[in-house]
Amino acid sequence: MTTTQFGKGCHLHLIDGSAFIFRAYHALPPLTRKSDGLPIGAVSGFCNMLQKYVEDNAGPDAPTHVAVIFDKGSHTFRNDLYDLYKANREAMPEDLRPQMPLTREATKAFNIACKELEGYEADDIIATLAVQAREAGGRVTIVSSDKDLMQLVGGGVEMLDAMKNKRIDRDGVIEKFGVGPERVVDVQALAGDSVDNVPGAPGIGVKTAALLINEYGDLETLLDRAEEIKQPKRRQTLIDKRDQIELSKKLVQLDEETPLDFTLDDLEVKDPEPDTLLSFLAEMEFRTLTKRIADKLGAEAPVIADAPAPADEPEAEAIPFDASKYECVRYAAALQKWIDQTYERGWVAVDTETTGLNEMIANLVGISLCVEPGEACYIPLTHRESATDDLFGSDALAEGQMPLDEALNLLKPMLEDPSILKIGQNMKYDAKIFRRYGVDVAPIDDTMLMSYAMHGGEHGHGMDTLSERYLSHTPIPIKPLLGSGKSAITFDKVPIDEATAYAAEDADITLRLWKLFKPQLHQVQVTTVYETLERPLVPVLAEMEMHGIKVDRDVLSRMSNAFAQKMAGLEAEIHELAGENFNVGSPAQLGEILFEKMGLEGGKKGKTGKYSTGADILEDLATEHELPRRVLDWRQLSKLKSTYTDALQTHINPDTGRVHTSYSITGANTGRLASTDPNLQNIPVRTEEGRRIREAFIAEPGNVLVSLDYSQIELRILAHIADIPTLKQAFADGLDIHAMTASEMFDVPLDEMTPDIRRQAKAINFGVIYGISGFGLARNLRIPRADAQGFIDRYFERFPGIRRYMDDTIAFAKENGYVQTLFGRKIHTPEINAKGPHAGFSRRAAINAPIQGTAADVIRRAMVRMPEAINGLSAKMLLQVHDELLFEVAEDSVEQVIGVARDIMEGAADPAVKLDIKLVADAGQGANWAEAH
DNA sequence: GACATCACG
DNA sequence: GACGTACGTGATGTCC
Repeated sequence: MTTTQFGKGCHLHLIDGSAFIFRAYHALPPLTRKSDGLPIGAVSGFCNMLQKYVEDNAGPDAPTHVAVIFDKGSHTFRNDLYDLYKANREAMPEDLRPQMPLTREATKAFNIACKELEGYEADDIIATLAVQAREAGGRVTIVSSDKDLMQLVGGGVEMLDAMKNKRIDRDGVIEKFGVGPERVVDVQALAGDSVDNVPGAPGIGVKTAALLINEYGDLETLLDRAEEIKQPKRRQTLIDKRDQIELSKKLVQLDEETPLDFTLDDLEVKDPEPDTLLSFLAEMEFRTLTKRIADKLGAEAPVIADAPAPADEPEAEAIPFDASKYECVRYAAALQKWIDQTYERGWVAVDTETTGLNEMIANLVGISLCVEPGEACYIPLTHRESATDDLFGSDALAEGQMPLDEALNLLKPMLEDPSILKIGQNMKYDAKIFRRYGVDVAPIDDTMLMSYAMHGGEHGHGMDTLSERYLSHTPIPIKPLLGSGKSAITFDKVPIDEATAYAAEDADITLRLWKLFKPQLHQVQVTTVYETLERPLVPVLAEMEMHGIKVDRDVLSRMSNAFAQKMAGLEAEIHELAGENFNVGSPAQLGEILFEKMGLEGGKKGKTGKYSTGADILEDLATEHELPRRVLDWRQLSKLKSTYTDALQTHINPDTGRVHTSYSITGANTGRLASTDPNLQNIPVRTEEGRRIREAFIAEPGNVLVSLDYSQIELRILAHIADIPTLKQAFADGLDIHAMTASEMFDVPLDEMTPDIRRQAKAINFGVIYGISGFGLARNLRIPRADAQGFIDRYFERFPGIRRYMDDTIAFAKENGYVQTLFGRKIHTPEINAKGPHAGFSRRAAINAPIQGTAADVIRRAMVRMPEAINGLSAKMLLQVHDELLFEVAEDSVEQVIGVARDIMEGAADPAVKLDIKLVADAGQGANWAEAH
């Protein structure tokens, strides 16, 4: 290798190592080394980023010299200047600390110069090297997006944001700070920095600072001529706080003369030594990366000791689907053979056929089993004489079936045997059916949940989808068997031979999917997610759903009648006001009346060319006209009546007298549950009239309903994930978080807070969780868009970590095609790289998913632990409403249950994730849900 | 069955 | 630089 003197034609890359580590740590779930549990998530991310950097910078513009620069020690000369410098920084997370030396080792393993200096920040070393290189006539690229480094840009020095692959030159700096690089420190001195706790001038942000600097030339001139400033408050601040501003400048000014014990020539680019690099990666047990880099280097990947055994190659093609091979089991001896086969293997795929989709009502018709691909059977149990054979609709049992009791007696020991794994597709359904026949199926695996853990966000997880996608096989459709509409029959009327082909195939498909998915779970690193957040929920939800909640039919019925009366009155008034009779429930007809007959403002909107008559539009019109208000009132009543007071009555189970919802584990992409038939997660609460519906949800005599809900869980999680010291502190102090935000943003002291300012801050807080946009906030707050954008800008100024979180999250999604929760749940974002308006949706969803998803994981963990915790307390968990759990509790156990449940909920993240904020659950109780909530 | 609307977190 | 836009759900009634 030739050694050249650093000079003209040379190109130095300076990588901000701490930024890499920080990003890697927060972008990845807490991975540990498999062999000994050493935390290595950040090291893993760091190595991936280094590798990506190397690959991205191999072209003609490749650097000649490169170094990764780290911070060393927590005390620097800046702390001597100002003891509060970076004082609001959180302590380094426990699981990150041991990874710090490993990142240095990693850098050296890549054969990249690794530099740090006690008592100096990485930024100072970078500054010194950049200046040296510039003076020697070379080019410099600083690989970082840290704005503190922007003062170095210019004269051959550029910055590169590695995540966004965006270069920042002089113009980029001007765009960010409103001034050139040479004046950046002046602007920073005035604006201050809440992240580093640089005080600056109170009330002056970047925008104002740039304005002032541009007007007066530089900071010193500005301060000398501060008396000339017109705005009295600003003038006084600059005069009073001169010392503080000058101190701030010293804090943000980088030291370009750090005493280095090496020269630029020592930083010459060197190729990695394959042995050194690969053995380091292998030692860390990074399987994928080791292999990838070995391929790149043309070397052999070292064997990683603990590597999982190579998965059996799935031979789906080798065994074609053949319905004619499925056995119809009609006798005990034949069934026993299948059970024996199950015991030989230790697992079996199981599927039930029933008379309907509602597990609380449907009856068992038959059971299918599968032990090997292609080897499946169907056990018909309660098929009736088929309709075509018996025109008179007899419901006599068809011939050639085992008695139900006999079959269940044979199967029950196997289905309950802890050594036999029962595999299903949506096992909650089958488990509930079996439970009603006295069989507790356990343990289980569920291919639907496996797919959800691995492919959440990519596609649905129904059997048809999975079979087509992963087995290239289209299952026998159920439609031709059952028919549709009025002539539809239930499965017990399907002829047994047809039923055998259909039902056995389902078990066959399930088993094949399981064989395919099981090893993949590990490869995709979602085994823990599947085993702690998905699978254990099945028995918990099954129990909740089967227990149901008591609903007072009379209360609902009376409300329905009252609503009907009021609606009739409103309808008459509406017709009167409109001057004609029309269907108030038809948005199309209402649009005609409002916008054509009455000639009101508000144009066409929908894709279908119809007038839009949503609540917000009518709300605006209601200030001028009576009719829209009446329609709004009518609609509210109509909604309450049709969706709740009427519909809920039909969901009261005649046997139990209770309402049994069904939770979909895979329904929501983020990890939330979805509730259907009926949806008990959207029972009204926001309006007084609606909330009264909750009075119909009651406890049995001697019991009360107890509700515990997480307080601000998503904002707390945001504060943790985005690492916002101010927000975390506010939660620690138990402050009103929206008022705190308002105070911080609008410079209003907490004791002068008005409800309106707080309301605006609250909307912004929620907006942030949803991936805020100026337009959306403007519409929500009904304020001009520019004002909303101003709020958002200000928010990002006050909480710069939020912006960083959003940028990092989107960058991660674009690179990986998914985002992750703190617990490792992957939410795929297949549209994230799409062009056009779709991209906006996708970006906001990506920003929201880790927050909403982490909250969903937290309550899932609480639910999984809850049954054991409240065991013996005569309490039942009934419902989950995203951040709330509702229990039915014996009166004398209430306080005890609240204590236990609260502990479980507040500690639900432990020990997997150490949150910087505490989780808080508020409790309520009462005779009905309205009182308990 | 698509669409609009509106209930919840 | 324009484009549309808050995130995640389910149930209902119209209308084709």
